[in-house]
Amino acid sequence: MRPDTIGSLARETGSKVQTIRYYEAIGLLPAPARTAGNQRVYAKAHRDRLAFIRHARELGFPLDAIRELLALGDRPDQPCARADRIATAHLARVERKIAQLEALRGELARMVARCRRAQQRGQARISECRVIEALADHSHAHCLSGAHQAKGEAERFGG
Amino acid sequence: MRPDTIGSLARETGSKVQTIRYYEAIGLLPAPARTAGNQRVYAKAHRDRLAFIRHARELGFPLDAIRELLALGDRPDQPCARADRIATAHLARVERKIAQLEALRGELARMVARCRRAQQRGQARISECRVIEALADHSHAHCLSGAHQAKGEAERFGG
DNA sequence: ATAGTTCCTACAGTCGTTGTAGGTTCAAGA
DNA sequence: TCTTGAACCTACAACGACTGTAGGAACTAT
Repeated sequence: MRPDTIGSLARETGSKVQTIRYYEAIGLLPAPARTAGNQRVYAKAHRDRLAFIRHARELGFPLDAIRELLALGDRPDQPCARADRIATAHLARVERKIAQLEALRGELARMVARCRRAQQRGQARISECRVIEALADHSHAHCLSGAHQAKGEAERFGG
Repeated sequence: MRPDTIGSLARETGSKVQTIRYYEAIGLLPAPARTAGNQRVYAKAHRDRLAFIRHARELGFPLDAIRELLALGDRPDQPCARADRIATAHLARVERKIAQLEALRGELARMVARCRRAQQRGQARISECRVIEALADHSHAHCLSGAHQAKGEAERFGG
């Protein structure tokens, strides 16, 4: 259990060195001790806290939610209703996002399938391309679901 | 069919004024004519192009892909295999994202359900909270799927 | 001693917008 | 014609959550 450098901590938790320094800069991870040469020295508490953060991030919790969950974890005698609420809210966001992406998947799959069929019939010019056509269709008449027409539906799903 | 100001174009296409100027700045939308007072004046071609961009964005296409699709749309006699490939690649990304989010949904739902049961049994302290506990579990032993352990699985799904 | 790796700070870049500050132009009414 | 107020202009900063880079200092092994 000898103390960690930032590099070994990164390896142990599957983080990047830069990310650990970033978490410290935004106050998510407490500043550790330093060596005489100014290098960070981490104890077990840091490792545990960082593992918590990484795990929560893997589950998609935003850093603000993680900050609150960490604060809750530091008060073991408090009721856990708040933690429940944070996780429930996040679950709801994940479910909304899944529903949005499933609507997009349907529309994309339809576009691609029609383009494929056209290509197989030999109509493989852009001028008849179903993909381009569908995107250019200002009326959105080809959209069965209409799901993506709600404002900003697909924004920032990244990846 | 009189020419549009940037504001009316924004209303017609469901964009924001800033976003239209941004598309012009990055070369996605051609610079329109200007009035004597330096205000933008848009023609129908701009409106069509912007509608195309917005529709593609609603489907989650990144701007680089949209740039390429627009370029393809400007060459109607080219084969549409490239457009097919762009859309297919995007569909694959959407499907990967859905699979990731479904794994997260499962894990979150399990966490929340266990926390709920504990609360109903009256063990509503943070110290026994299943949410906090699951996140703190460095071993990830509670994770059935293991899906989110692959690198950066849940990154940037935003929203 | 020296070479190579890891560490340090500070800052810019990513993506697709959105917001702000500070000023100019336009359309309508008095 | 003048005035109000909305819409427009440029330029730049902020968002979230990192990631990358530059330029240097400090460890570790030989």
